[in-house]
Amino acid sequence: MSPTPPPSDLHDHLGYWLRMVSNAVSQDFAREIEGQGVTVAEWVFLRALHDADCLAPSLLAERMGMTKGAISKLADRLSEKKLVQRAPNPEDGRGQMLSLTPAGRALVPELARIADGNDAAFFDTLAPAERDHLGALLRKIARAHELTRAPVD
Amino acid sequence: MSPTPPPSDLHDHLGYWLRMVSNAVSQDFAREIEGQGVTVAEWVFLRALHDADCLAPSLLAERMGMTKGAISKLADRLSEKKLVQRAPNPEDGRGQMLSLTPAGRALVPELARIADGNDAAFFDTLAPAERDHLGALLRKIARAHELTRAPVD
DNA sequence: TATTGTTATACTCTATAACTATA
DNA sequence: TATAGTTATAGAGTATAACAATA
Repeated sequence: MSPTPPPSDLHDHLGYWLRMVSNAVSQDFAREIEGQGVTVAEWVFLRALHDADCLAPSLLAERMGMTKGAISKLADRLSEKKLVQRAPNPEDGRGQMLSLTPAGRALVPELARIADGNDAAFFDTLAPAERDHLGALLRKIARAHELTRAPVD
Repeated sequence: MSPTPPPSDLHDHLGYWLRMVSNAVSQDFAREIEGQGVTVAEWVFLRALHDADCLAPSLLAERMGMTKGAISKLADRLSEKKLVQRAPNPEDGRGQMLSLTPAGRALVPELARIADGNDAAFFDTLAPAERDHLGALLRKIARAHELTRAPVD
């Protein structure tokens, strides 16, 4: 009888390298914005609110690919930090409208600058054409699998 | 006075696309191996032991980029599942030697097959040359930043 | 009855540090 | 004392589901 073939090498998987690089980028970024008192999930939350002006928690949950329970907890934390405020929805007594406080609005460009710097520092080892190619490949995969959620972790 | 420029778009960051695709790959994989009763961290743990035959927890912690406390908890869970066994290190009364049980050894190729299938399903939207290029770009970044830890989350 | 948002519970991973036993 | 491993604690994320108020 033939012996069991050895399992494939971890390093053969594109998913392995993707995760290794992605985790390193995210962890570096998380460490940097920690100095601003926010987590990556909170940054995505603030960034989404910045674009939308005001947003119902349920819509935000959908955009961030999180449950409404998770959004509720995030909103609690960001309210305590005075970066986000809740207002009742005048058209629906059950609903809310989330928006940035002035402090929250002021913080977003600061965090965006950190994100820019982090991205540049990490990918400057690639030539511009290589960076473009990497982006195109990743977007092609995202499109093929209909990935739309803003990644949080 | 000039108005504050709008913060850069999230989608401009390579790190954003990297995280989106990487999270999707990992979450799909996590869901699949859940059926085998293990998490991604446990899979990496089992895979490392499979290569090494037997390994001290401290070495495993270093390879996986986890603390010894985290390794200890993982080893607890995998022992309960009868996939890993602890043995005293005869040369050092403080140390241990971790190894796979027969059940653990039998499970690794099964998980490796799932990993293969997951990787293939996710990246088959790319042409072979594109897959090679993506891998080369990711390894180039990993090399430049001296990333060596097997990513776990 | 269905929906919005809150809350409770539980599990995984992470980080720090106190602790035990051995070297 | 230093090191190997365990344990406790705490925080962040994820998921499910029970719950209150409103539609």
